[in-house]
Amino acid sequence: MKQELNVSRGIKDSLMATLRDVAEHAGVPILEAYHALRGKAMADDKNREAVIQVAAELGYTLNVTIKDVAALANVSIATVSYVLNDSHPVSPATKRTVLEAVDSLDYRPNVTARSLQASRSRLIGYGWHQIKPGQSAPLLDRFTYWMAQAAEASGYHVLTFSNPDDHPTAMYRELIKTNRVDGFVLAHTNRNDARIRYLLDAGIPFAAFGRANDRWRFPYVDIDGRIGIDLATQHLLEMGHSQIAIVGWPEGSLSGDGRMQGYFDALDEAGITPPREYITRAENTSSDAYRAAAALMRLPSPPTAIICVSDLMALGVMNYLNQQGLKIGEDVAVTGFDDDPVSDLLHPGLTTLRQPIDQIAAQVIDLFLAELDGNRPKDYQILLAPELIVRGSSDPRR
Amino acid sequence: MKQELNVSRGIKDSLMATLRDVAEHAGVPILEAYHALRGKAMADDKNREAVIQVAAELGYTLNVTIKDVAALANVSIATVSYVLNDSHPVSPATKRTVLEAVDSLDYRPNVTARSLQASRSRLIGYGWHQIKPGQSAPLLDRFTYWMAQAAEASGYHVLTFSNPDDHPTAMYRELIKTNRVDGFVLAHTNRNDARIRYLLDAGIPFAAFGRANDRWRFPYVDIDGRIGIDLATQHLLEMGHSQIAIVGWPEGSLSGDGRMQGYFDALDEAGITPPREYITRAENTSSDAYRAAAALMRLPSPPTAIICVSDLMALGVMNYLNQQGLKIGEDVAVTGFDDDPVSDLLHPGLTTLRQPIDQIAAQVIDLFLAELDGNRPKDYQILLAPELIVRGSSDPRR
DNA sequence: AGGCGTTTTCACAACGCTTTCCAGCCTGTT
DNA sequence: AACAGGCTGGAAAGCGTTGTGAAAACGCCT
Repeated sequence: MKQELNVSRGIKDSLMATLRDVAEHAGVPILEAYHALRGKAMADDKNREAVIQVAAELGYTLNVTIKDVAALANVSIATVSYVLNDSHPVSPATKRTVLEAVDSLDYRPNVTARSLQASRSRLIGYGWHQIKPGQSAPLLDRFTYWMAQAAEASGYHVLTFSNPDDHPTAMYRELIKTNRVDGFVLAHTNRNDARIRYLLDAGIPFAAFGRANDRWRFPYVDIDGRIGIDLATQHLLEMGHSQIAIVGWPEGSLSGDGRMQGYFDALDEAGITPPREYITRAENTSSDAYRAAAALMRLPSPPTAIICVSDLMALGVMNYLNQQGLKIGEDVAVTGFDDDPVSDLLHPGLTTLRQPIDQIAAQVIDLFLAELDGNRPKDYQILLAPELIVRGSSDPRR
Repeated sequence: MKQELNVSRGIKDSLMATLRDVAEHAGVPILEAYHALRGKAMADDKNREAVIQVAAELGYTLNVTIKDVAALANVSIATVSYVLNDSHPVSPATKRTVLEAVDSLDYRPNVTARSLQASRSRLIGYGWHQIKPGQSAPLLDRFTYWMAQAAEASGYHVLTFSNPDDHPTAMYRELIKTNRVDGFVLAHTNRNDARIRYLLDAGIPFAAFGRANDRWRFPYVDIDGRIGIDLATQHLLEMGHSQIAIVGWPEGSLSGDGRMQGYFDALDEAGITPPREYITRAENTSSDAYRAAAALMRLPSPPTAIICVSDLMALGVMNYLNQQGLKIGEDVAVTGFDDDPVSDLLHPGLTTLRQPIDQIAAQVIDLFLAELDGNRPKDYQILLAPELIVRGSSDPRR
């Protein structure tokens, strides 16, 4: 079968079918069609154009290459490349001819070939952090979406991979060594993040959504939790509360400590010193926060407002208050952090701090691309302020 | 500066630094080091090995290529390729030598070069569907995570891109034409999905999570909503309910109609004919479902159980019941669909149907890879049964 | 030692692009 | 008329693989 065409060696089957079709329509031998489409030397150059036209009309994209464009425009492939990349002066006339050929063939450069030649894949790796079934991380999920969008604006794409908690750097190593990606975006970082240590050591370009320890200098964008909780606390003060408690995270996490600080700052500013019992800490789960709320409300002088450092915890607190028959927003105010989508669906809605996740993603990508080019801007560690979203849980009028 | 090395043309700056370092440590001229590392002809072959060793010890990965491996193992690059791909017989002795060289250099093939040669990128495109700020789609987000994981098991990776609602096929076209991806995985399909029409027309390989209309034959995995709601209804019957209402979606959507059918099937089986007023329809939002619940509960003979075809709607229904001071799970039972992460955090927890999203993702990837290879299995349209998760909203004992 | 069939290995083209270097060509100047 | 110098375009090398066709090595028999 294949022997009917002595160039068939190396030609893929799908191509053969196409070829047969085009050759028939153009009224030339298959071999002629192949040569025409592939830009090889031909007896009659008129046939070439005819074949190419026919193929285009039939909608056979057939892996149009730079060669085909060159042949149709009657220039060398170098010239086509010059025009496409604006990398070398080309006369206006030639440029027009080339552009027309590109257009009529609907040519698109093969990114793989480009990558090989440039040793740049224009791919950014992003490792999903492991999530237990039943859990979710809506914020990070939205982050990846916006990141993809921002990357595309600069001609990059995001390659996602799953990143096991054990051996957290393996995939990063592999993706770089095989030239799959040009670098990485990290999220969900921690103070002594093994990935950051590795990337820093190996000199691999990356940017992060989130901070680590102060010794490591790398580009990141993060939310200023201090300002966030400060805003929430001020808001509660303005609503007339003076007995304000907080449910924070265990001491030692960067963002956790920052958020707590905002609480102290705001109260300090208002000249209030909260009783020691109002300052509670719990793991970042709904049920732990539930227990923290129970402890708070059993105090001789219970708070009239409870600040939580995450929406998840606020949910636990609200569950407890509901259970006790207390009216959220009237008897006790509650605030969260993150603007989890569910915050707006609850009843009453949860007052919270919205992370401008689209901006965060865009800035992380910007930082990453700068890093890739080797020119780190002066401000490569960015803190963004969250936005206070007031809902019924702290303001009964809403 | 650069002139100190007359091969410097075309050598990247970062490489130069490395080179200088290695040459110094190995005690050879820079040019010598370069030739050694790049596998070019050299005066003294002993130097070559020494240089390579030194470079490896210093941790300079320096883009180790198949050439370097060949040089170290003293075989041709073809032989190395044979060993690595097991694509051609190689004597055990040579194989060992090659493998040792690969090991000592910690060589990994360049995927870009492989892609170019094979015209296969081993990348699967996945378009994020546009999401309005404040909304979320936790199920699809989890889907992408599991999909990435499944793809990796077969040596593929997932490239995510943002897919605007206007001109929904543009990015698909672009990614295929530029050879970025080998095909696509779709999710969030609809009956007359423009993307599916395009991909089918263009003959581009893909597999979907979700169905379209019956005329189109393409590989997909979907949840059997009929069985799901059937299960939920049976569960409510077992709990002693006989006045069971449903809040469905507007007529016309494939999955919506299927889910409704499960309700009728189960009641039919039990010999119950629900009153016409118990069958309500609303858009898939919390607030629309809230109104539907209000209408139901104002009936002369209100239901004692309300089935919702999504968790989002169940949340709206629960909000209404809460508001009215009705005890969820005791006065009125509620069920949802999807097992949104929040279902387990509510109070009481929401009885719902869990989509085995990890399995769905794995099967979609399997279907896609089969499609790529051109061998579609007999069962290329798969319906998976969801799992009933019983919580307090339908069973007060929980 | 020569011949022959069977492994095993190698040189080289090809994949599609970018980029360097160089050769014409055209002006304008001497 | 000769020639310097600026423009424009082309030939070819190279990016790191894989696969083909052919040569080399090997073993066995006469």
